[in-house]
Amino acid sequence: MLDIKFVRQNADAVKANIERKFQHDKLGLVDDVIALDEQYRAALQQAETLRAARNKGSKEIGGLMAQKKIDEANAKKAEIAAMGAELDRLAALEKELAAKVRDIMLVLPQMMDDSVPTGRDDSENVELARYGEAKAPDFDVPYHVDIMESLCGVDLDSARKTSGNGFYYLMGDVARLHSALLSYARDFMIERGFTYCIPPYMIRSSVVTGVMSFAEMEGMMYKIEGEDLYLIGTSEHSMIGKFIDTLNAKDSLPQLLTGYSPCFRKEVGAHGIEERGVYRVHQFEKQEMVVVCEPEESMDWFEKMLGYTVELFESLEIPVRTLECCSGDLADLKVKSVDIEAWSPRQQKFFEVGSCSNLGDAQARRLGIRVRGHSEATEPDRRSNYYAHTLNNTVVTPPRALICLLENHVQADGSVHVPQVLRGYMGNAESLNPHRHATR
RNA sequence: GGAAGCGUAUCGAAGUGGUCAUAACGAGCCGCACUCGAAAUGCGGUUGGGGGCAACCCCACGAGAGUUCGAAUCUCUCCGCUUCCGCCA
Repeated sequence: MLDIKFVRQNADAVKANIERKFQHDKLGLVDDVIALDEQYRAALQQAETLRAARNKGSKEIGGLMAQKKIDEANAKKAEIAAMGAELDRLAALEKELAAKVRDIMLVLPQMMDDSVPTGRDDSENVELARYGEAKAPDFDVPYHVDIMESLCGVDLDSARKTSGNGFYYLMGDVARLHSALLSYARDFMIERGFTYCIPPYMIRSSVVTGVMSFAEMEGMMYKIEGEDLYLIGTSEHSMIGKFIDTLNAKDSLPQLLTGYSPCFRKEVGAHGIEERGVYRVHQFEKQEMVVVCEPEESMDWFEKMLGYTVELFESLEIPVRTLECCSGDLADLKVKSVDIEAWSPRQQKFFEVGSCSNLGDAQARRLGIRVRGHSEATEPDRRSNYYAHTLNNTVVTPPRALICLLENHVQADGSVHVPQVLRGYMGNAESLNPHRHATR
């Protein structure tokens, strides 16, 4: 969400930004919103003038009543009451215009960073770098569900029975590996100065609509029947929700949080074989990072956060690449975004395991996340409080993260190599071996 | 879940229909004075949002709606907190 004042003063830049995102149908909205805003301010001024007159008159009535000048007071009352209709009309107009302006402002995309490459859709995203050696072994890498089954580590049949498609039972070593991954990721982030946070797994609709549109909410979020509560689709929602309508002290920034939570998503629609198994599921778990910082620091944090994820995957001995979202694929609220993709030796391609985003002040403006700004000396142009910048990035999301872990570490004999960093969480096991015993 | 009470600035708290919300009073914080320095003391400052070239004006007393010329104050709904009871890890 942009600042209406910014739009007013930089209409051309706002339009150019929209064009670069190939959202030509929104171009007209810029002039529309500027015109509506002008009408709004005109109505506002009229209404305020009338309110000022009413307030003044009402005070006089108080004075007259105190002096027992009842007749004069009654005359004044009638005079003010007569304004009522016009005031109601202006108040309604003011409200209507403000809503119209806001509706458009919610749709106008955030100003992208200059570094965002221009492109229509995800096919034009730009690979930035590769880490690790993306190679295909000289044996056929099995489907991830098969690897898990060979370890007696997954039971999808029972899950379909109890909960339906998109759910899973993880068992034994695979379940432990799942927890190990999360525990390792948690400690990895704590070591880098982040505060571990377990947020609420259900949030109110007012919080949800703060971070996504109503349509998106309906398509993604599970609602608790009879309550104004939704199961979170990502801990980002409840973690950033922590800061809604806050005025933060400068010295409280940056806020560095690493959150753990289960995530629940409807994921409507059919998907291909590679999206089945435990790839696209209704319930998964995620270690997330969220940063709230000073505006001038957000790009530095963006680079750092991206670096952390790359470092994490490198330590897990999983080849990854970073893929920059081009202008047309970049979500409207984002200033810049880079996906982290892990190598799938089975598919011989990379697939998304995380996404690092700088939302600039867009989310902060929408949610009212501000910084108390008193340092006029050092920041002369910043005379009042201002919006913070917010960022978020995935650390890991098992069970999807298990797919790349298993595919990259499965050996020709079917055993699975356990990366050094996870062994402490796996009873010091160096590898997991296929075995047969009843799982039920 | 039942009953009662409460929600006002950074914190505590007064205000129960007007002429005290730049909100009494107390504390904190910032500045100045006194001091070799500090403490103590004294003086001054210290909510947020919006409109306007400006003067200045509007809005906000948990949120929303209502009554009224006028609402922190009265009514209703919702949210939160506290205490007691019940229930349950």
